[in-house]
Amino acid sequence: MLEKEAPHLLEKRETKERREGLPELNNATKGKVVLRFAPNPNGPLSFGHARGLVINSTFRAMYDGEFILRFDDTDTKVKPPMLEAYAQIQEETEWLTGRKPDRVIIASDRMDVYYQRAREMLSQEFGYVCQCPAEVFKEHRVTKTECPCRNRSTQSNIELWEAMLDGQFQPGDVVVRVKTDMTLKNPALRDWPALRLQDTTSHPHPRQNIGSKYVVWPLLDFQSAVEDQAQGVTHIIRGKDLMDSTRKQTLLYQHFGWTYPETMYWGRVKVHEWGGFSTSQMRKDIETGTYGGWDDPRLPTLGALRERGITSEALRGFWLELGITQKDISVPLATLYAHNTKSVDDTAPRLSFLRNSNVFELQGEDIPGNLELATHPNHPSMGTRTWNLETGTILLEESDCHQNKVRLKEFADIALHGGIARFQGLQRSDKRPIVHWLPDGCGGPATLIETANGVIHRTDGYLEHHEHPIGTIVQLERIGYAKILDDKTLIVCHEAKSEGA
RNA sequence: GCUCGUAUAGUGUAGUGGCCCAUCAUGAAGGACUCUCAUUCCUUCGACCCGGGUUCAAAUCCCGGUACGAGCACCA
Repeated sequence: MLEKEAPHLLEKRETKERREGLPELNNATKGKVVLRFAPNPNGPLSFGHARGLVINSTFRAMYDGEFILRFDDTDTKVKPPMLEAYAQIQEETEWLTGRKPDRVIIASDRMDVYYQRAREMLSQEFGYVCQCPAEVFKEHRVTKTECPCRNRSTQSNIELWEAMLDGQFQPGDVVVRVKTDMTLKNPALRDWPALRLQDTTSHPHPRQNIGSKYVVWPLLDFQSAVEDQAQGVTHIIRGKDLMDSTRKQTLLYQHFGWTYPETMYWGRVKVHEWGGFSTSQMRKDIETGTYGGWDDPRLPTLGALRERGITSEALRGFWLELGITQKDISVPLATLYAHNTKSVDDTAPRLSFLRNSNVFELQGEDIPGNLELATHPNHPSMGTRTWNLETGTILLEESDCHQNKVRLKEFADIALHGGIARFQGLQRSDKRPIVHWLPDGCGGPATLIETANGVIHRTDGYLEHHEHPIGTIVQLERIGYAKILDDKTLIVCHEAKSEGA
């Protein structure tokens, strides 16, 4: 009896173990999973985009599948694409996921595919050209009534379609709709628009070979649905704001006789310290000079985070930990910083940096000529740095100079009097505070950049000499992690905790 | 208004009827280690939205309420 139950209990016990990482995908076969992430290249990637990249690319790895990066650049007016973003997004994707996407698709290169499907839709009578003004159709949608255009003949639909392509209409005059059902419970799904006109003469597409070539453009729901089918996408994981997109697209798939991919959604994420940022708004603020550029450290772009020393590993850990719940959440940056500390501490060389340094003359007997310090306290293999004491003068941070007795870290006890630092022996003799310091001549002027509450602060100071290459993330002792931007500038990785937040 | 979705510690997250007086992380507080206010380690704090129902048994299923979010664009 007990033996009978034992295996059962054991099995159950295992399922209760805390799940590590992402959950399983429904209907997924190893080697046959195709995922995609489809940003609009109207600017470089931001923090939020990282979620789509991390989640989708991690599933790709889990199932040994394929990952597609797709540029949904089908709006030239409301969210005009930015030419430089195409290359930048690809580069950032590779940085973040550690791998090139298996395929890169640009929607504006695929217009013939969308046109072909639109034509099929019209000739197979599950789409129609609608000439109702937006306001009028809205009325139909609300009252669940069909608009007169809905019963147009196939012949007439095709003719109007040709006229659209031919430029015989103005944007706003005409649109191609998917025939669903005007009595559908969900108003969002009622005869939704699939393609519309754009004035690409006054708003040309920034890609040279596209420019003003097309006036008829697919809308997201149509373009995305058709492209997912064309690429054989098996699983779509995206924000839950696109849940109705799934429903719209499923209706389209039914018309075409296709099977819609498996879908999963994540909720909205807000970061306490950032509020709402939109790519369009950032673009404006950069143009007006509010921000210095896309990698301005105050901005939540991937470029900015990377620039100030947030590693791709930390970003991955952060998003994987949030997973794919549909809950709307608000997270503090401290969570991201905790991941970053983990990813960075083990390899960050230690350096001394003095903000507002004061000079003291070091006096006393038996003072050694130089000093050897570990580059990293836990890793002797990272080598040592040597400080020469022969100038006889040392520097301390101003804020550490108000005490009479301090211990110079890794060196000696001293007593401070006026401009004199009296050497009191190498041994630590009491519990006096330990401060970081530098011998004069062992460093040079440098600036530390830090952002706090949306303001950039620059602190001039005295930085220990080093030979770490630009881009190295170091730890400034007693200050925090910082990234080397050039030979005289560093930027703080994790902004200080803001009080009262 | 209509439609859809979500509700577990301060913040995130695990948990799909008994292993749960609930997991892990982060945070806060305390401590150990350390010649950094770093790292590492230990301890403590702290939660199943509310009300009904089903059941021997509910965080887990059902109904209602409440709260929050999203969609209803010729944006993505």
